[in-house]
Amino acid sequence: MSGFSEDMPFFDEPNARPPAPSGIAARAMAARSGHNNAPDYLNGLNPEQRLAVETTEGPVLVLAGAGTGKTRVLTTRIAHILATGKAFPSQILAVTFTNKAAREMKQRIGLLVGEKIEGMPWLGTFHSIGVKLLRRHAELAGLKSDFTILDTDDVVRLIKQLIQAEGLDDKRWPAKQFAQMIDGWKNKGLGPADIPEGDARAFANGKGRELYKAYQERLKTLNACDFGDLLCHPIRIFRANPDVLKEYHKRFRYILVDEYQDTNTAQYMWLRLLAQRPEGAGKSAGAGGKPVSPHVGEMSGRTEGGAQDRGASKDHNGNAGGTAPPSVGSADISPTRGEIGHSSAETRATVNICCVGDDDQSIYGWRGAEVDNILRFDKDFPGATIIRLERNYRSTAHILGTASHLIAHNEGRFGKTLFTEKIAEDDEKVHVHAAWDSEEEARAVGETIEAYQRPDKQGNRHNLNDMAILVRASFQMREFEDRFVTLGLNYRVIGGPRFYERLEIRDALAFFRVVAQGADDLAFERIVNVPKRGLGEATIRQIHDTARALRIPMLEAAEKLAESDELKPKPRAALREVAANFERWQKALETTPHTELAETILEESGYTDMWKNDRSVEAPGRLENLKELIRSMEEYESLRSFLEHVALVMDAEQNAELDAVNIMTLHSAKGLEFETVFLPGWEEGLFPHQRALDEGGRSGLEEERRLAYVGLTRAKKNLHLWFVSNRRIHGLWQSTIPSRFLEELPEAHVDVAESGNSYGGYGNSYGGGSFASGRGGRQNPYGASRFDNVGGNTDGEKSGAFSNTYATPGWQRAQQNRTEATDRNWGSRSGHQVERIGYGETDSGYGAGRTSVKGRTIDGELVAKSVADTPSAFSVGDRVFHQKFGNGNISAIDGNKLTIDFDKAGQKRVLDGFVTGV
DNA sequence: AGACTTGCTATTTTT
DNA sequence: TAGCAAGTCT
Repeated sequence: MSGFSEDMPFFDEPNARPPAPSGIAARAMAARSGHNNAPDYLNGLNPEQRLAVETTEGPVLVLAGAGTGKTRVLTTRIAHILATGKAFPSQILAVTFTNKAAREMKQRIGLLVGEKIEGMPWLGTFHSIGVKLLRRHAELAGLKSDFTILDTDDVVRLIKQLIQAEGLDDKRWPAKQFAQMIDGWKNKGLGPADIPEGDARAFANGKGRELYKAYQERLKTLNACDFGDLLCHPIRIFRANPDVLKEYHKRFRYILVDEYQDTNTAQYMWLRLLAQRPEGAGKSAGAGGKPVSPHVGEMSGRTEGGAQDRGASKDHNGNAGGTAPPSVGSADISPTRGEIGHSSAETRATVNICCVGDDDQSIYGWRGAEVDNILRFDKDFPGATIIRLERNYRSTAHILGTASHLIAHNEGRFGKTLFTEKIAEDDEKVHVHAAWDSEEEARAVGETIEAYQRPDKQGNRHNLNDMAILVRASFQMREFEDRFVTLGLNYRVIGGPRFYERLEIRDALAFFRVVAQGADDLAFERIVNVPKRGLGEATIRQIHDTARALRIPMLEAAEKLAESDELKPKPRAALREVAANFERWQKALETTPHTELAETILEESGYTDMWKNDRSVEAPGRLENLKELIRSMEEYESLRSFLEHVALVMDAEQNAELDAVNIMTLHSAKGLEFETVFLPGWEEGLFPHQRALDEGGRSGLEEERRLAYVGLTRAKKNLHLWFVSNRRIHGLWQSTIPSRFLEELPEAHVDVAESGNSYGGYGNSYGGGSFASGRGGRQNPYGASRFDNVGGNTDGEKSGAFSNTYATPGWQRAQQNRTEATDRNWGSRSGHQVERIGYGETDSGYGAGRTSVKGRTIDGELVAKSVADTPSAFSVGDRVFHQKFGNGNISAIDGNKLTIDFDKAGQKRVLDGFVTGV
């Protein structure tokens, strides 16, 4: 998808009046003025949807529940803006999270508006729009406009080099971990100067900050940036160059944001900069806080770019930039809650921003998404119109009722009540099944699928394509795959390793990258010795050192070395060849069509031969992938544009031709829908996942619950949940207890089945006891009381007689199991127990602040909803005691998460509730 | 350079 | 338990 044309004049008509309505626009207007009829594209919208489409002015938040026609609203709204002549396509900024969503929107707008309208140049992911901005203004971030975008792999390798260069032990300080830390900082819009002291100290013996700085400098010399920079650089550019920002203010008349609940802080800041117009001259400052809009004087010359200049300026003489500390102070760049409010007048007048999202489907908190962004919308944009889409077009009343009842257990939410008008008597309730272990679970699901596949009484049968198995963690997939293979049942796994992550693809891309951008050292290093040319570590080190010493790219250094006598004849000859190759290819870049060139490169480098001579099983597949890669290049105009899209866009298409069951994680199921959905693994520890609980406490639990909600709402007609009594975790069998979420389902819509139809066939082999663990008759501590109406629930169902429905023997045994397992479940089993704190140890009586409820601990009580709210009572340097790890010193604090260097146990991250001061 | 051994870890994933 | 990555030995 080469989507938007880069060639379009930038500010094609910055101040132009929107186009005179023509084509469908004219029809639309005629229709409206002439008779009171709505134009075609508004037909079929319900009143709320229509309101969301037609309220084009001012800030609008559309709370779109699952299956309520969110994408339709978004696309129709754009069509409406275009059709009524309110803006050119190029004056609309529309951001999504994934390329898939962007592609889909483009296509649907195309359908609504007709082919004639040019593609929207500013519709895309945050990152792809970020690249576009950055390419235009690269020099303001200290880059050249042909900068390279590094992926995670490159980043990790680069950081590893830096760690080693610092003389640090790269085992004790894993590059991967640091890469994640940097990513986290960038998600918050924090530059090296802005990161909290604790964070900076937590890594590499306190060298975290320097390392981050060194990393940014290195990126600059490489003329490269990482994914986070695609957001952060534009933010800094906007802040430091009000004139640039102003041009975009002029340009973007309408801003639309999809999946607003998934925005992270950096994305939020980016949006705020673009959305907030300082027209109330000087009045842009927030109530009692720093303005979010750019403020010239304070920032001039001291941006992140400036900081990097200084770093790089040592190269030239160290006189530029002065010695002032880098100044993207956290106050400048990171909003805190207090400062967000700002005088409403100017905002209301100018910002036509429409954010669409669903707080109940926020499931990416772990990668920096801030639900608060959506919850706070009306404070950020005073006078905002909030529109709720609650009419669901997807699921049956039972499914909807179940999902709504579950999600009502969450606190921090707007609260929506989904409803449907499709109520059919013969709709099935939501099924809950128990199985002995994961193997039986897979077997039973397989049988259920086969049953659906067979024609029923009316002769209807279900396609495999309409069924999906949604798991919490990918290890669960394997059991299903194994089972389906033996059954001969087609399946496809969605997600998983991507095309461009494959070894051969990455190698090939590295060749191309060096050709396109000679300064790409990471790519160069990857392939200098591919195929093997006898350039060992020593030679590469030498190239590297030479490059660093002379401050030139490694490719150039290699050329120089090849001409000098510093190398032994063999490596020298090899290097000379490599250098000659690249020189030739770079020349050919201007003259040869890029697909042809790509083939030549792979041929001449010996890369294809390498795989042809390789007799491993994978080799033919790899060659095939290389061909596929070349084929996919045809869609792009140049090698450069191809490489850019590879970095941001590439995703492998699945063949939809085949009728196959879909297997994927709950996360990757967001946005999809299926006739029939299977949700296996509803057990404590797995779902909600133990780690989410340990690390996220209460808010972690709520996110897990939202994940459950997402899972439930994927189903249109049939929904089957499963839990097992025994699951193998890390090779050990563990007995498990049903997920607390199962208890949170409304009795009225749920049907608890005894172990499925498979049970008869296999039951005996488990020895009648099945999941009972012994003594019967123990009181179930979770009575019906927990099912009392929680918050506003849906169809007004009452949950009184819940225990009746759940009173099957299997359920009771499982319940009983649950209590017994409390003291010996996950985590407390394995001997070493890394950081699995919380469950399992709960009854042993320590752990300040935990609240025990009916024999079980709810960790959540000790963790604040959002980390920033409750600063820890401890401070860095405090000496503390932990029951399991012993004594140690606090080296960093992040909210209530402490990083502690234990005397014996090494460095651990623990919640502050688990330690006591010494 | 390639085979073998050891050690570690073990959610979710986009860009 | 298993799968991978890095280290060691030949």
